[in-house]
Parts: sequence; C-alpha cells; structure tokens
Amino acid sequence: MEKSYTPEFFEKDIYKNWLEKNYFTSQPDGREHFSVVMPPPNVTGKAHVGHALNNTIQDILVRTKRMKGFNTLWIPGTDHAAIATEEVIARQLRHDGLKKEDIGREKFLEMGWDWYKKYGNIIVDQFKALGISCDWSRLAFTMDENLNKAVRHVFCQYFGEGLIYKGKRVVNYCPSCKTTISDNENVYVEQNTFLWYIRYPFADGSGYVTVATTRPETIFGDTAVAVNPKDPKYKDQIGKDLILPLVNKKIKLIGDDYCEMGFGTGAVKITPAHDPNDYEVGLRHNLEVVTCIDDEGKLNENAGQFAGLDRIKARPQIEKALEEGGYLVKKEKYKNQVGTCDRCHNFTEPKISTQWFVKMKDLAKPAVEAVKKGELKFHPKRFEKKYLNWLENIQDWCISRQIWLGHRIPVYTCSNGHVFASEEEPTVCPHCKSHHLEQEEDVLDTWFSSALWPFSTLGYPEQTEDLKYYYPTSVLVTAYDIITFWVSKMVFSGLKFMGEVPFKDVVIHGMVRDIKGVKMSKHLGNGVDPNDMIAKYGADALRLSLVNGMSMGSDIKYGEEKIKEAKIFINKLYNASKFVILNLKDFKKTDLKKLKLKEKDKWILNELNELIKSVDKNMERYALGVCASNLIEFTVAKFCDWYIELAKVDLYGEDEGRKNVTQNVLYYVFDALLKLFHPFIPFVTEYIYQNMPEHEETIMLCDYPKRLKLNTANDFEAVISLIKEIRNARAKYNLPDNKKTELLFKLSEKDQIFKDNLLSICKLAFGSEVKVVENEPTEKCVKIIARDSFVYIPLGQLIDSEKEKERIQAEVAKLKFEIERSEKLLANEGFVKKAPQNLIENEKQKLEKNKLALKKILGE
RNA sequence: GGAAGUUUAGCUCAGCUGGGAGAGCAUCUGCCUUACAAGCAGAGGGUCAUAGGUUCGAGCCCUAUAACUUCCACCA
Repeated sequence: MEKSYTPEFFEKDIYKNWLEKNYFTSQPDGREHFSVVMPPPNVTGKAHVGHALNNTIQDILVRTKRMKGFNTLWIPGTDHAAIATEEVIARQLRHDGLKKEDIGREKFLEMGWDWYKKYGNIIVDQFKALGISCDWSRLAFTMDENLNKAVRHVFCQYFGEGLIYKGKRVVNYCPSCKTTISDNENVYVEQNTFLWYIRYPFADGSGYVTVATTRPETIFGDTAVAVNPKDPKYKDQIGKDLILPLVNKKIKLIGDDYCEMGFGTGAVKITPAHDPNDYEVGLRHNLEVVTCIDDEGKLNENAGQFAGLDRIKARPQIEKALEEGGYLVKKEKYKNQVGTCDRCHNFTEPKISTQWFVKMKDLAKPAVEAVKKGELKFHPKRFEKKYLNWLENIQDWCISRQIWLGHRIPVYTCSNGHVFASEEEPTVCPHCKSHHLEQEEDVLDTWFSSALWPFSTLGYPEQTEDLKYYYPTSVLVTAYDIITFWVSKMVFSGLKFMGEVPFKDVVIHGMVRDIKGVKMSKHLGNGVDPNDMIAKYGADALRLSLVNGMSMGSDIKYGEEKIKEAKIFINKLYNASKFVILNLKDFKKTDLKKLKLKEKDKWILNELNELIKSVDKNMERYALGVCASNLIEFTVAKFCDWYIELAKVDLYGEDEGRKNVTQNVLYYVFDALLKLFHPFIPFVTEYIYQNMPEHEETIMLCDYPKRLKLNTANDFEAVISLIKEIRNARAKYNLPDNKKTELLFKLSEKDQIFKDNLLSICKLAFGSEVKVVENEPTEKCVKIIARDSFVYIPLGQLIDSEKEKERIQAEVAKLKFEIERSEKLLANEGFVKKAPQNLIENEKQKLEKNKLALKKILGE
C-alpha cells in the first residue's frame, strides 16, 4: 500500500475491474428487486456538482441495497434536450453563414445525430468517474428506437382517446430560440422599466381615457380598452368608441372584471394577440386579434412606420411618436417582472399560436390520489404539497415545439384532409387510401418522452420480463426543482399506461450553491467542476463531501474546502487501515463468540452495534447525511482515538492470547466499518478491502454488516473518563505530552476494571510506569479520584498547592452543583410522578455517585 | 398576492417521536508518541432569532413577530 492516500493510483483501475466483472448488471430472478431510473442529464451538458450529488445519493442507496441482497438495477440514460441541441447545431450553421432552412430538415437531423454520437458520451464518462454502479449495458437515450416507439404508442393512445387536441392559445415564445416554451421554462426577472400613461381619445371628441402600460409597442395590437363595469368613473362610457393612438382606428371601451378598480388609471388596454389575460378578455368580448410582433421579435406591418424594428428597441421611437401626437401623459419609473427564456435568457413573448395540447384534468386526478393514498411517498414529506398544489391547479399541457430535433408529432393529414395519428410510419391514409400524406411539422416537448422514462427504459410498449419484474421502480432521486416538470408527469403517465405508480418513494434533495449561498452558474463562474475535483481529490472525497451532514431537501453551500476536509478524513481512514493490515499479518481468524473478550473489546463492539443500528435507521429514512457523519464520528472518535491506541498495548505485548483476541476484534470491526462505508466511498473501501488478510472477490457484493448478536455490555467508559481526567490534570500543570510521569494507583477491590487496564491507562495518559500502592504517597502529588480508587501523579516541586487547591475547589463546586441539580429534580413532584422510570432511576444513581465522590474528596 | 423553508459556537452545519447543547473548520497551549503533522493531546467559545403559551421538563410542540432564502401566480 502507498504511504498515504492517493486515489489517482487506484480509482480508474477499480472501476474498470467492476465493469469487466459485470457487477453492476442485473437480470430478473427470484429475489426481491430494487430498481432505480437515473434522471437523465442533457446530452448537451457537462456534469456539474448537482449531477454529482444526485448520482452519489442514488449510488449510496443502490450499493447498500445490493449488499443487503436485493436484485438491484439502476438504469442510466441521457435526454436529447431538443431545444438546447437545436440551438447548438443552429449556431454551427450560423457560423457557416447558413440557416437551418437552407439545408433542410433531413440534413439538419443528421447533423443532430452526428452531434449526439460525438458528444453524447462525455457526460456518461464523467459520471463513470464518480464511481456510480449503474447497469451501463442498459444505457438509454430518449431518442432510442424503442423509446421512440413508446412515445408514438403513448401519443396514439392519447390521441385515440381524444386527450390530445390542437388549439389556439397564448403561449410563451422565445424569439431567440424560435420556439414555444412551457410556463416552467419561462422565468420572470425583475426589470427596471417604465410605465407609460397614454391618452386614448373618445371618437366623438368627448374627452379621453388614460391607460397605463409597460408595453407601449403592443399598442398596434390593441383591439379594446377595458374598465371595470362597476367603476363609476367609466360606467356610463362603456360601449363608446375610442381612437387608437398612432393607428387611428376605432376600438371599443368595454367593461370586464379583469380590470381592477382603483388600480393604476382604472383602465387597461387590451391586446389579445400578445397577452394571455387580454386574450381571455378578447374571447369574452369577441374582439379581433391583431398581431403586431413577428416570430423574430420584430414589429410587423401592423406597426406601420415602425415595422421591422425590434419590439424592445422600438420603444423610444414609439414614445416619441406618442408624445408628438399629444397622446403621452407621462412616463414613470417602474419595477416589473418580465418573462425570460430559461435557456437563452432573452425576453420571451406571449404569442397566440396553434399548438397541441394534452387534456390534463382526468390524467392528473389519479396522480393526486396516489399521493393522498400513500402509494407514493415524498421524502421529506413537505414536497408533497408542492406536487399536489401543482397538479390540483393544472392547465392543459402544451406538448408541441416548433423545432426539428426530437420526436416529430405522429399526426398525418392526407390530400383529402383526413387527419390521423399512426404508431408506424404510414404509407397510405386509412380513411381514403390516399398516398399523399403530410406529417405535422412540430416535435414533442422533451418532457413528453421523459415522462415515460420509468417504463420506456424497461421495454414498454412491449410487455417485457423486465417490465414485469422491475416495475414499479423502488425510488426516484431528484432535486426539488423538477418535481412539477418531471416527477408529476412520470406519475400520471405511469398510472395511465402501467396502471401503477412508477416509484414508491421520491427522495428529494436540494440544490448545490456556492459557499456564499449563491446559485452556481456559468455566468458568475462560481461553479465547482466535479471533474476537476475528482482529479484533485478523488471521487470518494467529492462524494463524501456532498453528502456528509447534508439534510435532505435543503440546499447546500458548497466549496472546495469541503472536499479538502473529506479527503483529509479519508486519509485518516486509509492510515487506520495501514495500521490494521500491518498488525494482522500473522492473525488467525476466529469466531468472536469463541474468544475471551475484555471490556475494551466489548466496548468497541458495542459502539459498532450502535453505529449499525443508527445507520440502518437513518438509511431507511433517507437521512444519508446523518449516516455519513455517524460513520465518520465512529471512525475518528471511537475506533482511531481509542480502540487502535488501546489495541497497541496488547498487540505489542507478550500475551499471545490477548494479541489474538485484539487482532480478531480489530479485523471484525474494521471489516464491518469498510462495508458500512463502501456505499459512500466505494473506491477507497474496495482498495483497502483487497488488502485485508481475509477477503472476497469484491467488497461491493459482500453481505452488509448486521448487528453482532453477543452480549457487549461493559463498563469501559469508566476507564476512558479516568484517562481523560489524568490528561486534563496534566494539562493544568502544563506538562508537555513528551514528559511522561509515574502513575500511582491506590485501588479499591470494587474497581477491578482499573486493575485490568493499568497498562492501557498508562499508555494513553502519558504515564512512564504504573505502580500500585497501598497508602497515599508521601511526596507531593496531583490526586485524582476515580470511583472508589485514587490515582496519584507525583510531580514533586511542580506541585503548586494554591493551584491544587483551586483544582479541587473547582471539582467540589462541580459536584455540589450536580448534587443540587439532581436533588431538585427528584424533589419535584411532577417529575417523579410523570417522568419515565429509567430516567428517575438514572438520576437517583447519579445523585448517589456524586454524593459519594464529594464525601471522598472532602474526607481527604 | 399565495406557499414552503431557514434562523443553534467566529464560519459551515448536525441534533431521531420533548428528558442535562454537538461536529468540522478557525482560534489558543503543548507534542514529529513506530497508522496518520492531511496528525495527536488539552483549552476557550452558545439566553439554540425575539415575545408569549403548553408541559414536571422545550433547541425540538403551539401562537405571534422579525430577518433572510426559495417556489408558485403575474394587476396593466
């Protein structure tokens, strides 16, 4: 083994070996299954820390279950990320001075596929470096042939049931990406802008109505001005004609509740083509829909002299024209929320267009029920609310996107106008046998295919063995930001097409932020690149740093410091392993039940039992952060600080029997510790495990440690606290650790535990030698009272009686305080009546113990 | 406007169904002790945001308040 922890020496080889041995693959068998589908990252992307966190959590769950004997399947995959990829390809073309229309759809798609083939594996390789144990032989892609089949099958079923329809809606449109985006992808950003107050004169010359707007450029699409019908200010004017400034056409003043009384000027301009609310108003009042902004985000011919200008850039000119026409009343500074595109961050436009929709009401209902009935549980539970709230207020799902990459909508129109959907590529119209077929131009929202992920990756629509065995999957791990985007869609799709919920548990984790709590972004350059971190500190350190102390569902503030810390800890574990392995060279493995265990052995075994109990419990509730910190705590504060040090006494001693017992306990505890740690830090545990004297082919298929069925009750804490007291007393006298002193013991027969551990106490408390004395020594000593016994540290001249007095007085004060506290508590009627028995007993014992100690200390 | 979360040591955060406040980092002191100086031993440091309440007992439960964060909706 290397002198210190150097992950770069073994991580790659270990992973290669795991892959070669097919440890990650799974086939249906008679065992209980544990299956997980990986949230597919965008193929366009590079792995970021969020992915690292997400996959680390999944891997911990999967590895634990695998060791516990489940038939474990974890399916990896990637998403085709149509809009992002389309943009990448379009950029390439632009670079060559071309537009996508220049090369045509077919050629464009070819370029897309070339791109996927060339770059699609980058993120997969990055994931592999993390050490995750998914079944790569099943790597799925949302545009794989069988997944395409699933998409078409599902689409046609919806279509056949009349759940899919084409309709006009105001949708969010990104003039830069040139496509419709969903409400979720439309991000509102606060903008400092203005509120323009514009006068709309009545056609009959009887005054005017002033409206306030943040979007003066949409004036060319106005087809009415609305006021509240109850508003006394305008009530009598409703129905009259107004002159639309700059356009000089007549529009009506209408009354509609949408316009709130008392807000702004009390009147609002209505632009049905460019505002969703206005569109609704338009429908109610049968208003004309006039579009004035085109797909490029430019004003169109309806804007007269302003045609061709960018809608935002045209504002000053429009303002000027309004002013010159005497229409502008005033302009005020105003803070406003403006929609931007989640992907390209440009302003989006509400746009009226023809889109395909899925009717959601009936689909959402079972998905709500499933959670309410507890068929599907969120961890932590509070995220249920977010999910339910969204589904209960759901709008129909706009599934069409005006791009080329992705799943093209399988709807065809024949030359005779018959419209039909088809799972297979049709050659003939089923209604009229016409051969002239036109397929829809639009493609499906990428979430349409990822909604089917838990069953499409298992072979759906074929009724495969995999599907029967692994579905429903066991758990889905994802960040809270896509509960509505994705989780909800998988749930209703699973219920609809499989008749069962797609997973039993949804484990939600938070977002990884930078150390100051700011969201990581390319733009700010505050991201932590997991690949760099793996190169620098190893995958195990990255993994451990992400989950240690994490509480599920909350964001984590994260920085390189944390990975450094994790690496330092792993180094500690590594060094402990060196000690263990070095001292197990000549060891004979024996069943612990057959060995004569001493108190210290029982103590560490008992601590191990407690650790296993806690890890089991917390793993069950997905509290991985607690598990990790418990494991670390045990390793450092129990195993290294105490047991290893205690073991040295016996390992380097003369007693061969004791040595053998110690070796066996060391082996047993460390072996269990490695296995408990393996899901968290798989590489280093495998590496160490392979160097252990007795081992199997791989740690990852070993049985997960169970609690040892052995009476491990012990009294060893007494020794530990005595050692601590001696160390403490030494420190008070400023004795450097390298200055060893004699330790004199005046032992009571009752304290066999001290007698049995004299050498351990000597070694750990910086003693030069131990002597058992009958009487209190005559020389000057520091005296320590431990139960019924005394320990003296002869310090001769160093003893300062003032200081010693102080030390004893502090001790007395402490004991008195404790005694008073216990007495008070026990005198409290309420406590004695209502507190649990064991607590009361405990308190009584403590009181007795402290009283005795005080008596001793004062008596001396 | 609606909802959720957070508030515990100088910093980053743990703290399970209520039963004497914890870790890591940082600080101070001492030590190269043959697993580990990426270390060891010791120490200092907290009215658990504030105010009430329930309880024998509250960091934890209830109510209000404040600050911060996030999500949803988008009133021009």
